[in-house]
Amino acid sequence: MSDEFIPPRGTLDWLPARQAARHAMLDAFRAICDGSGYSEVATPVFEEKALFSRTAGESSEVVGKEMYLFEDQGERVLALRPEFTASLMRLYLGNGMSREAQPVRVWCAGSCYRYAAVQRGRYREFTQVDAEAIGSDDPAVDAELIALQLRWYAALGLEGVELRINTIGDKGDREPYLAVLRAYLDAHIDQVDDEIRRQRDLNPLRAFDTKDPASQKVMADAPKIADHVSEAAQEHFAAVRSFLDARGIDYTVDPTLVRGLDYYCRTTWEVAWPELGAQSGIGGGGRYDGLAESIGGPATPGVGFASGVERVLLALEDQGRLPATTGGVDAFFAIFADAARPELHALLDQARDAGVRCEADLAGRAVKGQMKQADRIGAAQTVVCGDDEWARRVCLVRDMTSGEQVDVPFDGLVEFLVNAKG
RNA sequence: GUGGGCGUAGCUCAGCUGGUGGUAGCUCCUGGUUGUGGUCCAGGCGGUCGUGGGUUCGAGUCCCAUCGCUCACCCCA
Repeated sequence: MSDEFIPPRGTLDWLPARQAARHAMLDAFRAICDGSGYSEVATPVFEEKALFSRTAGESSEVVGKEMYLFEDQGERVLALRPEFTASLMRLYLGNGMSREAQPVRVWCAGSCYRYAAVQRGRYREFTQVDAEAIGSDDPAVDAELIALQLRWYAALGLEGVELRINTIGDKGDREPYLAVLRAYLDAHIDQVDDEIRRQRDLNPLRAFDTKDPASQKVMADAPKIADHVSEAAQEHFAAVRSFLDARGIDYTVDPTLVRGLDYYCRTTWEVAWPELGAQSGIGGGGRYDGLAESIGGPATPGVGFASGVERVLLALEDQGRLPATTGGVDAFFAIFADAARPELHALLDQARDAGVRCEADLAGRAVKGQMKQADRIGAAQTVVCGDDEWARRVCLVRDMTSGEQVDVPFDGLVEFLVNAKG
């Protein structure tokens, strides 16, 4: 309570139960990616600030005010990564991966950092899983990634997730559309709230996300970007949908779905679990065909998604579907003869080497307390050694289910425990 | 960054219009069973009432500030 140090705001300690659940979630993601031809990579937790500001765009909140920035002793301006996509594109471009068979499909998982107001499901240090396919503009790749993301949720047992998709066209479609949208906003400027007026110049697309009822009414009739995209982009979107339809994936086409990072184009999507409240978005992604050029690379198509592990974990907890922790031990050593402890702890390690999961009392418990502890941790066998057994160089091994007890000599103990384990 | 709610034992929580911190539940430890778990019974450990000020004869209770959690705005994973 009044401890001197507490974790920094927006960070989490991971206690055994939740850490085990998180680990199981990442294992599931790894298995699904492996099975789909995605290879794991890792990138630094910090990068040059410009990598993020150039790709995500200065107008995005993430870059504008949420990045953790610092300068190192070499006066380099660095940022803790707010997301993975830019780093993965940098990795692709900087390691000659454009010469490999395309598309290059990678995934990673790790901590990201954003300085935002802390809320349930929104932390300043949070964990993302991310998968990207770089080097193909095939709509089948967009659909493959959406399917991959949904397969993860399904594997975790998460129910009730909702997929929304949209197309926001190509870069060339953006400015003409934004001009149309601004003209519409200007025509209704007295009916929308201040926030929309403030965003009018820099990020007018955000107007679609408004929660203000009057503004929502106005935006319902606003020109939608999907109606102002190139024919090629429309065809691409139709193809993506056909790949989703053939898989039987449920989705809603949401013409107002706009994502917050500037590099997106064409397909965008979001997956939500609505009961999570304000932070209901558990993952999202999209295509980013212009991203490579923004960091000095050749034109390279790409598509990918990220999903927030903490949010998915919260959803699983709410649904009572936390991955079970692998508890239980095979044997507990209850040693009442102090003189026997060194030799028996050595035997205990030999048993561990043989694959028997075991522990001994380390709290100075009395006999009853040690038995209770053996029961509490779910030990299948309890190895008892008191003065009598020590003198005879045997242990009394108690089967905790049947209650049967047998003497086992020290030199046969490991073998006995291995056999008892089955 | 802006509002609302909440901070009492390791956990879950009582505590009324200010008047001695709870035989509270769970957990933990010990004993009943001189060396044997799960059930039961008994006992025990455990609190600067988030923190710092203020009002008052007296503050867990009222006021201010601060930190944390939480809900919403915002943003997004």
